Amino acid sequence: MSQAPVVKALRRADAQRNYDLILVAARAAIAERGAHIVLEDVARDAGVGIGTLYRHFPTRQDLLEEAFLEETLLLRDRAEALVDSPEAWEALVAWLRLQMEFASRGRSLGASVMAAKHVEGSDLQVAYSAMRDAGDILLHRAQASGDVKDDVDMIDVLRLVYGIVMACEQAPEPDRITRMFELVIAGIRA
Amino acid sequence: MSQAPVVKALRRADAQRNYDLILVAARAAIAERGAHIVLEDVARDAGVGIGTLYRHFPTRQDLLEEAFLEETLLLRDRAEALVDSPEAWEALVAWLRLQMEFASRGRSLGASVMAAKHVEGSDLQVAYSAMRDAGDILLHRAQASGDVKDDVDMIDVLRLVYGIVMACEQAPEPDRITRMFELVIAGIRA
DNA sequence: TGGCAACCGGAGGCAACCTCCGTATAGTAT
DNA sequence: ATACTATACGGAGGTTGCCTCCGGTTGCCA
Repeated sequence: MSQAPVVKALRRADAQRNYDLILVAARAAIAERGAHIVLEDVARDAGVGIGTLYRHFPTRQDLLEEAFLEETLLLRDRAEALVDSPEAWEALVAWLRLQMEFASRGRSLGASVMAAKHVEGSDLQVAYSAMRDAGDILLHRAQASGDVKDDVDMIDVLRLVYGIVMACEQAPEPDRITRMFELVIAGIRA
Repeated sequence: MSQAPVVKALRRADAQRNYDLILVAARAAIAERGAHIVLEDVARDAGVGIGTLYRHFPTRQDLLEEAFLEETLLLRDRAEALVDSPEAWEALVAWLRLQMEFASRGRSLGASVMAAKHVEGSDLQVAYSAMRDAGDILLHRAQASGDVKDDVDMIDVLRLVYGIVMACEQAPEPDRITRMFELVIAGIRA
C-alpha cells in the first residue's frame, strides 16, 4: 500500500539526507500551524541553510506539493480499499469524509494545492489524478446502485469538500463543518 | 435603497476627499485584479501618500471592509426586495445566485471577508448581519412553503456559496461553478 | 490674517521571499 | 591512502510589500 521515500534522481548521500530532513520539518510545521509556514523556519528546524532548502525545492509550491504527495497517495489507497465494501454509498461517503479531514489538516493549503493540481506533469498532479480516478470508481459504483445522481462529477464534489474547509478556515466549528458536509452529501444523492 | 458615501465623523474637507479617492481606487483595483491589491499602488492611483492611506485605513482589513460595505448593503436591499416575490423558493435561489456573483467579483477576498465578519462591532459585521437577517427571511419563507429543509442554516448556505468561489479561484470555469451551485441548492431542498 | 488642530507624505524599519557565490565534502579514480 | 572534482552547503544580501513615525503643510475658525 504505502511507498518508500521519494528519490528523484541519483543524489549524494548528504543531499538526500537534507532533502528528507526538510520534508519532515515541513510536514511537522504544516500539521502544527497550517500551510502559512515560513520557509526560513523550516530550514532552521531541519538544521539546514535556507539555500539548501531552495536548492531542493525551488519554489514554495514545490515543497508543499512534495509534503502532500504522501497523503495523496494514501487517499488513493483508501479509495482502492473501499472498492471492496459491499455498501457503495457508505463507502463513498466515508472516503469523502477522509478527504475533508485531509483538507482540514492542511488548512490554508487549499488554494495552493488547488493551483498545483493543474501543473501538468507534476508529481502531485499525477498522484492527484490517480487518487481521483480511484475515487471515481467509488462514485460510479454509488451511481450504478442508484444512490447518487448520474450527472455528478467527482471534481465538483471534491472541490465542494475543499470549499467547505476553506470557507470555515477562519473560525473552524466542527459541527458547522459537519452540517455543511451533510448538505453536500444530500446534494449529490439521487 | 442605496446610501450616501459613508462619513465616519467630522473630517476636514481634504481628509474626506482623500478618503473617497482611496476607496474609489481600491474598488477599481479589486475589480480588476482581485483582493491581492498592493496598498502602495492603491495610494499612488488615488494620488495620495501611503501614510495617508494608512491613517484612514489602519489595517488592510479596514480598507477591504469599507470597500465591500456598499455591496453588502446592496445585497441586503436585494433580499428585502425579493421578500415580496410570490415564489419563495425562486426568490431564495435568485438571491443566493447574487451572493455568488458578489463573491466572484471579489475573488481572493473570501478569506478576508470571512475573517472580518467576526470582528464584533465593525461596520461590515453590522452590515453583514443585516444582510444575513434579510436573507434569513427568504430562507424561512422557503422553509414555510416546504421547499427547504427545516434544519438548514443561512450561515452554512452562505459559506457553501463562498466556498465554491474559493475552491474554484485558481481555475474559474463558469459551468463548473454553476454545477456546484446547483448541487448545493439540491442539498438544501426538502 | 493669525494660529492651531488636523492632515499630508515619504523615508525607513521589518518580515518573508529568493538568489548568488565562495566554501566544504562525498564519491571516485589512482 | 591521496588527490581530484562534481556536487552540495549555507548565509549574506537584494527585493518586495506591509506598516509606522514625525517633520512639514494646510483647512478652518476667530
